[in-house]
Amino acid sequence: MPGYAVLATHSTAQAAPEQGAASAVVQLLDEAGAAQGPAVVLSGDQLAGFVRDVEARRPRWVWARTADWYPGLLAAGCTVERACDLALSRTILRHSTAAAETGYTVGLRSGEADREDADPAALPPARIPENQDALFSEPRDERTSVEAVAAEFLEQQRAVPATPRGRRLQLLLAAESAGALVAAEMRHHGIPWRPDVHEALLAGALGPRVAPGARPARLEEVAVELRAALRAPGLNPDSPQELLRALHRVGVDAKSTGQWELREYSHPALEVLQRYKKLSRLHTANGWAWLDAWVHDGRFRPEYVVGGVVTGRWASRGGGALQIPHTIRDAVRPDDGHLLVVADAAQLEPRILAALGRDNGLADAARGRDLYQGIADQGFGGDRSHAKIAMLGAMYGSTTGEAGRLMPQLTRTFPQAIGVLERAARTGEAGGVVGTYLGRCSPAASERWLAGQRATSAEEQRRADGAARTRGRFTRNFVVQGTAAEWALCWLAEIRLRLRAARAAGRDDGELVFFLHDEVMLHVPAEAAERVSAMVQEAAERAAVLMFGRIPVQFPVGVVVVGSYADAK
DNA sequence: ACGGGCCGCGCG
DNA sequence: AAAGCGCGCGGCCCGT
Repeated sequence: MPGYAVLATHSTAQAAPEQGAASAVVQLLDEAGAAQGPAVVLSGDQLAGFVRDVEARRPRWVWARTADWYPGLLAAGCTVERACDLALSRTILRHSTAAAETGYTVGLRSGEADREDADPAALPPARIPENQDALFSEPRDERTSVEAVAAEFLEQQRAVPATPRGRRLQLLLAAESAGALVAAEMRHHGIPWRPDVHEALLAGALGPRVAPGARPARLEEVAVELRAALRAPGLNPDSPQELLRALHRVGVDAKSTGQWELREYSHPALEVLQRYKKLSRLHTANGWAWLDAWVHDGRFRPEYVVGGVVTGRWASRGGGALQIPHTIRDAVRPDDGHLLVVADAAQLEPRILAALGRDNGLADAARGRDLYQGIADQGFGGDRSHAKIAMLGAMYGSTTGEAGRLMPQLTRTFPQAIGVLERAARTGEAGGVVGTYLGRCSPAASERWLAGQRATSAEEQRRADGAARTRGRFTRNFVVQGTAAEWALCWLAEIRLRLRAARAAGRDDGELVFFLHDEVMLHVPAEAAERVSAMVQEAAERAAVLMFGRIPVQFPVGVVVVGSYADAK
């Protein structure tokens, strides 16, 4: 019974099956990390079949990058239950203060390792190719051999101490790797997208389709209207500079053409400009060109970048997957006989803050579905909008305006929770590192930043103080955003486990197809929708217990079953 | 002609 | 109501 199955491109101990052929090597390890038999050398077309056979024994797969191996396996119809992504784990461990005493991070954490020009010899297996094609054409670098991958895995295991902090870090590593599997699977399945609905929507707003580079009829009409309203016949409305000059000429003395600033001014042209910008945005960001580039065979398959944000949130590459505007969400439609289950965590970050601060008052406020009303009832005389401004301002580090004025009131009402934020801010301002609940750490202050803090002149001091406050706002937000991202990873992993369990029991409960920070979408057979809705709720409860144990903070999830993503909110 | 930086706006 | 956090992307702008 193998504990682990290590997958790599080659072995330093064995020759490839034939020169130049795509190949892979699998080495089974027992629970203690000892090799079980010799490594198995496979040609590319043997790989998926072999993985499927080994998967029946439920090992934990260990590979350099999930994104290098799993898409190919999925394409061959093969899924795995559990895997360890060494690159993602390495990034977390390298910055972790919990792993700092164990040796794994020695010589890696003092800012050196983060620089591109750092000595590569000082790093663990580096230069892992971006994708499988590159892998097979790479020279057989011994740092990507199955022996090296196994060695790094064991080294990473040893880097996690057997302490409460270490166990949380272990959970983070597991959740991050599970996330990598989910990301590959979501891309494989794709978001169901109806090009006909999208095109109808574009035609309705912009007019008939035009060639790339041309301005659609409706957009050109608004441009003509705008030029008239600004009395600027030659105006290119896409040029912020020309626009600003034209605005100045009609008495709008704004410093930029951003909508938040123009809101302060009153002029008949501003409404026209607003309409132009909305239409232009639709055309350039999510118009016909976008549809051609990103939607194929009725699916939008964005690439998710797990851990792409320092806080642990995902990023995406291609198609702006995490910015699908509400205006085009109607094009997201389930296949025949299917429905979309869309779930989002209600006011996740303040609830996370309540958990971080073990703040019973805030936990009480979070009891109901509407946390901000709860806060309002406890400390703001029932004024929900004040409560929301104050809480968001506290988490983002707002000091001015209404949010600033409301802060003392918030601090008096929830001293434990606000204390967490203030401590994180002070640490960041002083150049220190903060960590999430599970132990993802913020980046260390750069040499450049530290040098800036050693100010001499008054002007330099002013800039240094500004830089310190900026960093403080980042670390303040990091603990909340990062811990929320951890909760979301656990939620995803729990959902995935339940979908696999259903499948193993002979049920089709559908697939995860989209994830957006605190929101998930599943594409499910219609008859499964109610069952899956309940499952997603249960997974959320389980995620909270997994992370925080039994605490009095609730993490309610809003779930809707819809026939169009536009109906989800 | 190319590309890095900035602006502006979409999402949470 | 305020403009405080984290991103990606398309277009413009300007240096090379």
